[in-house]
Amino acid sequence: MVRGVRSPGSAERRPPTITDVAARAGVSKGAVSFALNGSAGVSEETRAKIVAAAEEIGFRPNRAARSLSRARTEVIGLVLNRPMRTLGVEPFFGQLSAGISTELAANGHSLQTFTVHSVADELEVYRRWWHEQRVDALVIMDPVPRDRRISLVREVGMPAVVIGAPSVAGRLSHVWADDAHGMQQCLEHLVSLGHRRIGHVGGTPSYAHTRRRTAVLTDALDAGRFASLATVTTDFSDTAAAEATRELLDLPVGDRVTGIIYDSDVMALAGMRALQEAGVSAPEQVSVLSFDDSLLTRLTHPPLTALSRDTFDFGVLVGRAVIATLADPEHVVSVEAAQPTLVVRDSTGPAPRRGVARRSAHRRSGAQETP
Amino acid sequence: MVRGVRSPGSAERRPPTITDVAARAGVSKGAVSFALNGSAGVSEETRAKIVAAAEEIGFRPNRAARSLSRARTEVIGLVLNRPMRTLGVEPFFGQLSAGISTELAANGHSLQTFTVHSVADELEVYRRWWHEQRVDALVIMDPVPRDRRISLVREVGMPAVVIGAPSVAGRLSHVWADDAHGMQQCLEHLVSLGHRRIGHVGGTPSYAHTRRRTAVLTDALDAGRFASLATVTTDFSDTAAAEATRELLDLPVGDRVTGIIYDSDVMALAGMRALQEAGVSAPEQVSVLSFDDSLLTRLTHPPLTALSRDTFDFGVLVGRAVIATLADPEHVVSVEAAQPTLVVRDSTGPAPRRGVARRSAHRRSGAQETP
DNA sequence: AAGGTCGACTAAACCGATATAGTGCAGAAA
DNA sequence: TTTCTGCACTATATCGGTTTAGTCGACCTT
Repeated sequence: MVRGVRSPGSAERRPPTITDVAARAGVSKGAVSFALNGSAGVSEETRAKIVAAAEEIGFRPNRAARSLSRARTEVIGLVLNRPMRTLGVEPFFGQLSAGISTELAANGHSLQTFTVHSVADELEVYRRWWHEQRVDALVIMDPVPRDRRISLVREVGMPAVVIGAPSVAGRLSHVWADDAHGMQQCLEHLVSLGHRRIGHVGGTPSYAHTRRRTAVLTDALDAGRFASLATVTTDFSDTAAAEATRELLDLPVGDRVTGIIYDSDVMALAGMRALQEAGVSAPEQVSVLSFDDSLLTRLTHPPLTALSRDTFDFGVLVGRAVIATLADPEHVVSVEAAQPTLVVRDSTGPAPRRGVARRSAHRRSGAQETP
Repeated sequence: MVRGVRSPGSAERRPPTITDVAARAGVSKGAVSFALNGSAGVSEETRAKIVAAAEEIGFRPNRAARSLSRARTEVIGLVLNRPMRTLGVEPFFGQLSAGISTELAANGHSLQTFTVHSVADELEVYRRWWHEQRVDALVIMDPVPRDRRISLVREVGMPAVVIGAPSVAGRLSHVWADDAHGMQQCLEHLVSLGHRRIGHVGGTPSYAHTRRRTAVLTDALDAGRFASLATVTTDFSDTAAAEATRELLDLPVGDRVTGIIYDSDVMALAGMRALQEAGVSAPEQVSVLSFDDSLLTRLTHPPLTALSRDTFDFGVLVGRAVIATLADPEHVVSVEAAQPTLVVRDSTGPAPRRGVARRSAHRRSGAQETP
């Protein structure tokens, strides 16, 4: 018996299919497909009719069906290989992936991310994704020389974009920032403030970009731009950075550094804390400089001088490179991001006249010295 | 002309399909499907033969094809609605999503995330994902009372898991942490140290968990557990937190707080910096407590006392709830996570004898007072 | 008027899986 | 011996799209 109440089951249980649209518009499935994809084969009149019908019932093509027949998923994969502990603290990654997926979304694609803790796992994920045809392309981060991931990708013919310099991209499309130039700026800043003994807390030594950064410093040292260099590499973790900082503070007096460059913001933060605990003040006794900028660098006291690059924008460039590579897999896209700029805040200042005495009580704030 | 060199095109161009496996094992497609999915219909002998053939050619079922015929994608969606600026700095989200996707991966599912900047966008993403059948289920964060997302999800009948208390989950499956209990601990800690005037820098006021936390404090105030409470709500941003901190410092002397509870670690960091800039030292003049623990709380000086919950594990619970909900959509799963524990570090200490003078020069470090 | 071309559309094949209906064949029951 | 039951397997329909091969009528040509 029909009642005067609204049907309780009025909710749309199953999303409408192309067949529903076809029925509603009184045409065939094929016509709907042509109309909605802008292909030839339907008159403008019926196209409008079909579009209207589709909108009325809220039709959206089923991804699986579309992927199956088109043999592309419009999904791009990105694997993050990071130690568990640091996970999610690196602002870099959040910004980057937001930038990538924003650009991809604008082109009807989406980003699939996955976190692993070893290279072997990462390779396995790549293989699985490829065999399952889960992604159309990959974004490869932190390349190393003779990277196994790059070999794999080339072997199976997967489209990919490498975040790294041309030299390590292995003839794959790539997007990179000129780390050398950035490091130059950091160095110039310290040198112009009179610093002659410089410390560098680097990242993972195998990473190509870590090597590039270090090379800039050693080259400048060789060229006599400053007196001494102490480089310590780490695994990008906070604990390693703190330990590295303590090592730098423990150097013999003659080599004691007056300025430290950290390869990431998290490491710079950890370093700042290690300095404070050792009773060393920044920038009075040691100047601190971060190679990455983010909210974090503004949350310390004093706020950190940092090399600022728009990571979100960088992600957008990566997304764009992916789209271009998919459009023409033969063409190797090479994009260099805008030069980073050094944002001078309060953690860097003039070099103190003498070396820093560890755990010293006497502050010599604002000491001036001509370079 | 055939040369004696290895074929350059030896790379596997297209992943093998079920048909390839069938051909290799000398059986039909159906038999392969049965064998590989553990269904009845093949003898153990042929099953072994088929499994061997599949492994030999490295067969993995095409996701799109499987999704289409099974009408499930084995993908779970999670939309993050955060302001651009904070993006990627909240360690909470990275840990959470890693936990979720780890648990999902163990069950053959994967997590798809997307970042938006408004509720409207978030709803639109949900609608699109559902209509495109891109995800099997959703994870909904930061519920508010009468949440539009929850209405939508129930309306179209999408399986979902809410991260939030039963009261706001709207009869959907949910995983929650007892914020009330955590806040109790924070409060007890401060009260036991002799603090009588307490400040609270809360998160987004519309969020249900923000309300719960605040309610605990007002209830305790009404019960006479301490003398005065100053609550400021924010949008979880660092700038809002800094501003809120300054407001608390500007209170008239009689109401001036001696302990501040921050609803997130990023806010606590921003607050610490605001205190330092105002010349207020922690914990001597003001004790600082963070409701979230992460690497960040250990990167400040002094390290922050914080309410520690294993966010990765929390994510695992969420993943498990999703799997359970998919297995039986009728059954509402309700999971309460383990109680958080208060990790006492150096940012909290005994309450000073008198109110804090703003920008005061005289430090009264280590002042003792009996509660 | 017969044949040819073109536009607009339909019918049907196809993508690669899963799931159901059907087919032999062996052994058990009548 | 005949019929029935069950097992192991094959053939085929199906998911919801895209795409190719046809179909049909209108208009053009000569």
